[in-house]
Amino acid sequence: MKYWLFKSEPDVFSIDDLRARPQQTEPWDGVRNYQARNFMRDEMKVGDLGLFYHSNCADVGVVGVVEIVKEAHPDPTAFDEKSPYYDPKSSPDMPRWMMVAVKWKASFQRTVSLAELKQEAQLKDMRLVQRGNRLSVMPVTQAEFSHICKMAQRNL
DNA sequence: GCCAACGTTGGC
DNA sequence: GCCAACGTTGGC
Repeated sequence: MKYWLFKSEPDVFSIDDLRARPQQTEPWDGVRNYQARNFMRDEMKVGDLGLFYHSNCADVGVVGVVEIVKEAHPDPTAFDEKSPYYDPKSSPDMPRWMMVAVKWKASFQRTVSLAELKQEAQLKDMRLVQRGNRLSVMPVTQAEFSHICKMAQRNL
């Protein structure tokens, strides 16, 4: 079993949006980066857990946990000319982009902010806290995952 | 809104 | 196959 981190802009799709969905489940569509796609396509399995991260907002940080409930399959938004994620180079015959489906597992009592993450010696190797990181889907180690869940329970 | 860092594109 | 130009991401 593996552990992951999913970034989302809460103005577009937040953890509360996920929680409000039918079955509290949503396809993670719109990923248009090869490295992120490869993680989803090649490595994610049903039952893996992911951290839900809010990016590009006033309150940047990890806000909860999701579970992978469906393995990689073609992302239909790539075929939809009206979608902001449309990619003419992807077709149902030769799908270029994949997505998994995630289910809400838990919302933290508080946001574990990026600034806090950067201060943790145990997390110094995370891609998330390193310079210029732009990956929207990335692996985290089990130790990092547990550590961040523990941080969420700290009283500040 | 700014801007640094990054990934992708396309000319050669 | 190189690399400059460009568009995007994302923290601040």
